[in-house]
Amino acid sequence: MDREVMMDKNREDACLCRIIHSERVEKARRTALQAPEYDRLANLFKAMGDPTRLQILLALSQEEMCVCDLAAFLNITESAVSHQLRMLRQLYLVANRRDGPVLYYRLDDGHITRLLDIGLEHLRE
Amino acid sequence: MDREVMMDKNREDACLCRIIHSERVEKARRTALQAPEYDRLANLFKAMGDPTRLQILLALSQEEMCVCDLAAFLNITESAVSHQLRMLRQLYLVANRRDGPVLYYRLDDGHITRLLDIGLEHLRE
DNA sequence: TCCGTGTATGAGCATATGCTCAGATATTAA
DNA sequence: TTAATATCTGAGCATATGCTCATACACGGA
Repeated sequence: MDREVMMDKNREDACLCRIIHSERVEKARRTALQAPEYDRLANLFKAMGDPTRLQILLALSQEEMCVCDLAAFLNITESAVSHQLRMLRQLYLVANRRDGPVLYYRLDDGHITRLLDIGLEHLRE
Repeated sequence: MDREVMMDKNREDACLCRIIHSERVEKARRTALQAPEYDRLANLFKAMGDPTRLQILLALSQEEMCVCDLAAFLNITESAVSHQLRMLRQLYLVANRRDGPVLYYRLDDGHITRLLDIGLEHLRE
């Protein structure tokens, strides 16, 4: 067992817990992202972490659709769909185009499709 | 505007909302997954949709770490880390190996790293 | 300009989530 | 077996989330 128990002396706000491998903790800290990046990445995955939104995204990966079509497909109110679409739009998961009063939604870019594919691959491993 | 308003006659539990493109709704239904698959996929992305868990996953993408190292890195209690690790383990995002009393955690497979990479790529597009 | 259709938005409620605390379990050494 | 270390687990609390309802906005036709 190659452990080496020691308290963390390298930070002013020494944490309350034990550290076994301080070099690993240091390495993790060096390669860590900025806090806002974790938040933005979390928001992206969180947006994909809901069955309703996944149904929307997978439906849009086939073909662009409008709000009321999605509502019919999902069997929930158009309001609920609209709320979800706003979230997906703000996080750049979907985009839309207007044709008269109708807004057609589509996936924003190829990253989303790839994330969905890899996710499904992982489930079926 | 190529719309064709009609109520959905093809389902017994006719939904309350309008349908503009019934053929798109039908296509979405045909290509839809089973409900449990949406749930499992949602659980996967939901697990990645939290800053704390992302920090854990990105740290583990560098090197395997034990609970107390992760707690020191994250500056939260070992209990909180353990709770999160249990969730990540149950969803096959991480795996562990035991060396005496110490459990070393690592990413379960390459899918997770790919998801993280593509997610970061999307943010920086 | 007024109306109808399609969509967006804010408030509010029921449920889910992430953390901490207290205590239990597992492994090793004496 | 006893003690120490490392980790796990359940309960409970504060906050976040997803939905519905009511209402407002945007566009096109009469």
